[in-house]
Formats: sequence, structure tokens, C-alpha cells
Amino acid sequence: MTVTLADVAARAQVSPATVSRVLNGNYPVAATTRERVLRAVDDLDYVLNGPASALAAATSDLVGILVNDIADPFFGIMAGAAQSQIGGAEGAGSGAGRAGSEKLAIVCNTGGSPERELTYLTLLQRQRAAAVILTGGAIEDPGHSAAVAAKLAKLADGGTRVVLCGRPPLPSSLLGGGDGEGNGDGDAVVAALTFDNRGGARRLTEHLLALGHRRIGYVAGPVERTTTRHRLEGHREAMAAAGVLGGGTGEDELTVHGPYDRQSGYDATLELLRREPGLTAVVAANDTVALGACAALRDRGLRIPDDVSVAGFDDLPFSVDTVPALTTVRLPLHEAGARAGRLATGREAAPPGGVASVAAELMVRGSTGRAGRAGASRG
Amino acid sequence: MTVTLADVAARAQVSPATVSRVLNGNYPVAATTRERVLRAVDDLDYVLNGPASALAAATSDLVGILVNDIADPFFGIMAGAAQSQIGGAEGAGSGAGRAGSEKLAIVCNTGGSPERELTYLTLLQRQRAAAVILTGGAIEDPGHSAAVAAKLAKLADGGTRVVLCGRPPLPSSLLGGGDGEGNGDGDAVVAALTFDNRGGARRLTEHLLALGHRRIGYVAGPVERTTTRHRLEGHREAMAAAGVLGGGTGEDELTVHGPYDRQSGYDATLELLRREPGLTAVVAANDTVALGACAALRDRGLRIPDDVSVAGFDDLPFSVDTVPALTTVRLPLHEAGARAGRLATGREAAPPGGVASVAAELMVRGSTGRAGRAGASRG
DNA sequence: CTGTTAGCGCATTCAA
DNA sequence: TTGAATGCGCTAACAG
Repeated sequence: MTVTLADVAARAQVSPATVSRVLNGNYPVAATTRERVLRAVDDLDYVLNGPASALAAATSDLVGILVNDIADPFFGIMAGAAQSQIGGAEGAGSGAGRAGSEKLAIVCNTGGSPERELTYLTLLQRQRAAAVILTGGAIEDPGHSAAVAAKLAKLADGGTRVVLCGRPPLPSSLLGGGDGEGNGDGDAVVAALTFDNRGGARRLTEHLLALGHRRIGYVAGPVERTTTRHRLEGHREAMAAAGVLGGGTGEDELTVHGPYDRQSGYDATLELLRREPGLTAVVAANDTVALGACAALRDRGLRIPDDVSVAGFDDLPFSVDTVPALTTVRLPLHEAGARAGRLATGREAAPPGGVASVAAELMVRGSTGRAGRAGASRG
Repeated sequence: MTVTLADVAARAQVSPATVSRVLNGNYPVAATTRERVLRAVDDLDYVLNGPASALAAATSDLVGILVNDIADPFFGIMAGAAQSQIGGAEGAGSGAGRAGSEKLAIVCNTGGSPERELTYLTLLQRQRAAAVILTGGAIEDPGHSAAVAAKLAKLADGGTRVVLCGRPPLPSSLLGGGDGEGNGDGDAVVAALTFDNRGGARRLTEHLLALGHRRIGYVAGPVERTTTRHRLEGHREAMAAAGVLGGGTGEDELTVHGPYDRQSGYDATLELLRREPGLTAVVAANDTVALGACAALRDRGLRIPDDVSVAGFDDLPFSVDTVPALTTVRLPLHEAGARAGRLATGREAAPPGGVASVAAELMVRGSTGRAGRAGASRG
């Protein structure tokens, strides 16, 4: 029922080997022969059997992109950009249309679950993926980190390229090379694009401090995420440098943790207000959380930024459209994702040392203003 | 270097076939034997070779989810929900952890390009995918529709389940069965979950009409999309029923088309204002576009809803947080996506006739109000 | 319940 | 430049 390479060969009056060669374009084939084969392929409506091909060649054309939350544009933007660099070879190439050695960029949603992350990695390994891109913050549980690192080492050792995008690099012990012969490529197999979360967060809080804010609440992400920790650290660095520590204790009671969603921002802000009614600013772990924070403040009858300033992180597309527009830290998600895609396909050389830092830019907009503008009216 | 099933068999003192059986769990295996095999698998750190397995079994465990724009939460939500029903069998099942016959849900971003849509379908066919889910509106170009339909028919004929989510069903000629022996399953291989875009849009515009609006601008999506057409038709049905036609001509000059993004909403709204300064309401093709519309209105110094009412479609998570909150039409994206996932895995039976309609619910919020509340102040 | 025997469809040696 | 053979790693009949 299903057309195979042999069928094509028969119809084109050539050997299966020749058909394989024209399809892959790796070996010289006479022009007339190629024509004949291509016509047969079209006539028969032949579609290459991926598994068979992958089995014989010991490698597939799959590139996996792991994301923590596919419904979050933060990941969607990076994944889309990466994918555009991977799947989008069409146009200029040699053979037009259906044949080609297209790479299949696929995005896998871990939902932030460590187990699913590992499961996907295994599944990708099982598929003999050509490359794997891990996006966004990593989970900091030691056991999990080790498991992921081991898995990635094994993947890399098996020849699949590993790219980290918006995630800290792996322990250097992995970069040196596996315990076996490893890959022969000159390229580093593991490359990392890190975001300057700490620096961005620091500059954001410095901005608030410069506006005279002192009672600043912080709505952080889930505790075990690197992104969460780095942003929080940047915030605290700025606070400490300004001599504004959270409270008497080392732990800042003006910090509340929660998931990276609007509900968390809403709830956390109410909680912060309860702890410190004199709050003049709220810094959110990301823009989505900031949205929830704004909603909570409005529901409490507080004006932004007159009563309370609000700031986010990421500069997602909607952030410029909030009312007032959100002060935030811009991460070049599209550019980073695209670069990760190129790294994954080997189209771009890995940065020196395998790690490149991506800058974060402070975007000052209407949601932050001077502290105390209307503060007197509140308790 | 790489561990194979045979290695595991050797270490466990059993035949390769037995190892295969415990890994797939399809045949009875003695408990002690299974233990031994599992231990060997762990000891050797064995990972199944997906391609080889797919080749031998003539089917893979890949489920493809096609989306038009992965950076758009509309698709992200559906894809995430679908994926959660497909990849998430962990927990209760038989064998724990790494082995299992997990399905790999993968999302493919077409970027709205017909070519990429076809390419991905071919690639999925090439991978012998277990199922394919197409989400969101289809492109209406006749040639493309035929090509997609043909491709899907071939996929279905090859045993891969096809599910449409938020997209109109295929021509019934495809549902009857292919031109060959086709599949022997009792299930329909092609199922469709359609959104009531037309009805939702009609009710939304009726709501505006009831508020006294007559000069209503419409910011539509790309012309060639089914979603665009259906929503626009619903809008016009309501307008026509109220005796409020766009203008003298049949074509409504108060309609502007553009992509499904904020920029389009912004530009189109300015254009509508130019065409009809007396506009009292703007209906956007979706919430993201509505965001841009709001920005344009504000930039023009118009208040929402006092001067101009604004409405969107989809009810994305951020819509409740805009200021004022956005009146829109809620689509149960999560539920629909989850159902599509179940349909794709065969965990849920196809609806009668292969098609089920998903209801759209009008959500009236603060962005719409009575017409003319402040209209006198404008020219 | 388990071992044996054959391929699945293709990429790649090696010759010619 | 092309054809003939071989095996990739696994599953699926069959027997036993």
C-alpha cells in the first residue's frame, strides 16, 4: 500500500541507492538520472520514511525546543524565533518543495515540571534528535540539575547539539567532553545564551530607588527557578547598595513568591499591601505577574503610579499597551531565540567559552513615578 | 558505544524479544523476568531507539500539533492543553519513569504560511506520526485547501489520526474513507472541533447595537482565514438584521483587514477614524488586535468607553486586566485543546458526524458602554 | 510465558 | 557516476 524507495527506483529504472542519493543530494548524480528519479518521486507521490532513514543514518532531522510554558508569550516568542531559523530553509535551496533535508523544529512543553523535562529529553534522545534547545530558567533542585546535566551530556555525547537559551550554562565539567570518544566536530556541542536577569533587575530597582521609593514590594517567581533567583538577587543588590534593606531580618518580608502568572501577581500584591500598607512600589517577577499586581492595586483603589509604582520584566508585546504603560526590563527574546536556532543548526559558531550573555535593557514608562506623590492620603 | 536492545537482553539473560515485550508492555511477561530486564535496562542506562522501533512497528509515538503562531497565547493555550492530555500519562500507569510508551506531543509553528503548513504535514507524514492536530483558522485559498485536504486524507489513510481544533471540517468526501483499504479502526480518523465564531461575533455586535451604537468599525484579520471570515460574517449578520449596513455599497467601508496583532489593531483603528470620525465603537478580530485599537484611540485622545467602545474576541488571560476590562467573546481554548488531545490519542470517541461545535460566550465588561455618552464633544 | 526467525525502509560501504 | 550487498535496532509473527 505504501510507496517505498524501491518502488521509486523501479519506476525510474535505477537502483535504490541512486534514488537515495538524489534525495539526499550528498553524492554526485547525473542530471538526466536525477530528473528521472525526481519525476518518479512525484508520480508516485513518494514520501521518505523518516524512521527508516533515521535508523540507517543513525541521526534524525528533529530539533527539540523545550519550553516551560507554551501559553506564555515569553516562551512562544523564543520558540517561534528559533523555529524560524531551523525549519525555514525553504526558498533558495537546491531541490524545491517536498523532498529536501528539512529539519523539523518541534516544541515540547514541560509545563515547568522536572519530570516532564526529563521525559522529553529522553524522548528526544530516543528519537536521536539532531539538536535540543532548552529555553528559560532551570529548576534548581540539585538532584534534578544533576539528572538534566547527565542527560544533556549523554545527548551531546551521542552527537546531538545542545543549546541553552535564557538559562545558565551547565557545570563546566560537562563542556570538556564526555567519558567516551564523543563527537568529532570542532564545534562545542553545548552552547549557552544567558540573560542578564540580575543586571536588569538591579537597574530596574535602582530606577525605583532614584525615584525616591523605599518601601518596595517584590513579587517573585517560583523559588526553585534560576530566573527567579537571579532577578531577586539583582533587586536585593540594588536595595542593599542603597542601604534599604527589607526589614530587620536578613530575609526580606517584602518579598512574596508565586508562579509566573497574573493570579500570583494579584494575590501577592494584596499580601504585600497587608504586610506593608505604606508600600509605594511593586516590582513583579515578569510582565504577566505585573498585570495581576496592577489589577490588585486598582481593586484596592490605588492609582498607578500616583499611589504605587509598578514594574515588570521581559517587555512582552502587551506591556506597552497597559494603562499606564509598564516600566519593565526588555529582553531581546526574538533575537535570542533566533540565535539559539542558528546555534542548534550549526549555522552559527558557538561563542567563545560556549557562553554568551544577552543584555537586558531598562524600559522606563508610565507605570513608575516619584514616590510619595499622593502618599499622604494613605495610612 | 551505544547500548542496544541486544545488550540488555544479553545482560538480562533473555532474548531480545522479551526485552522488547517488557518495554512495550503489550505481552505478558513473568514478573521475575521483567524485574531482571528492567534492572539490566537501568544498569546499562539503555534508551530505546525510536526510529528503529518506529520502523519495525510501522508507526511512531509522535503527535504533531500545528499552530499558526506560537507566540500568540490563543494557540499556546490550545497547544498546551492538548499536550497535557497526550504527554501526561505519567503517574498511575504501569511501569514508572523512563521506559513507557509515552506519546511525544510536539508543536509545529507554521507562522501562518501555507507552505510551511504543508511542509510540516509532510514531515509528520514522513515520521509516521500517530496523530496530527491542526489548530486555528484555515487558509481559504482553493489550491491550498485541496492540497491540505489531500495530505490529510493520505495521513488518515496511513493510520494517523487527524483532529481539527478551531477549524472547519474537511469536505465530507474525505470522511467517507480513502481510495484504498484505509484503516480498520472503528473510530473516525478525522474529527473536528469547530468554534462558533460566527455566532459569537453576532452576539457581540448585537450587544453593541443594543447599546445604541450604529457607526461601528470592524478590524478584521487576514482576509484568507476562515476565522476572519466567520467572525466578520457574524458581525455583518447582526448589522444587517438591525438594518445598519456599512454604507451605500455592499462592501463595508468600515471594515479594515490586517494580521492578528496589536500593530494591525493600532493602524486599522486610525484608518477607521479617518474614514469615519463619528465612530462610536470598534470591534476587533481578536483581543490582541483590540489592544492595539485601544492604544490608537487613547493616542487620539479618545476615552474608552465614553467616546468609543471597544470589543475583542477570544478572552485571552490579559483581557480581564486591561483598563477598562475588555468586552469580548470567550472561547474555551483550554477545554477545546484538551479535548483535541484526547481525540488525538483515541482516549475520547469522535463526536457524531465527526464534528462538534464549541460554544462562544459573550463577556460584557467595561470597554463597551452606551453610544453617545460623550459623543457630542467630537466632530 | 519465552526464544527464533524474518524483515521494516533506507544509507552506505565496496566494486564496477 | 552507478549498482549490489549489508546492516542499522527493533517488532512481530511463529513455534515451543
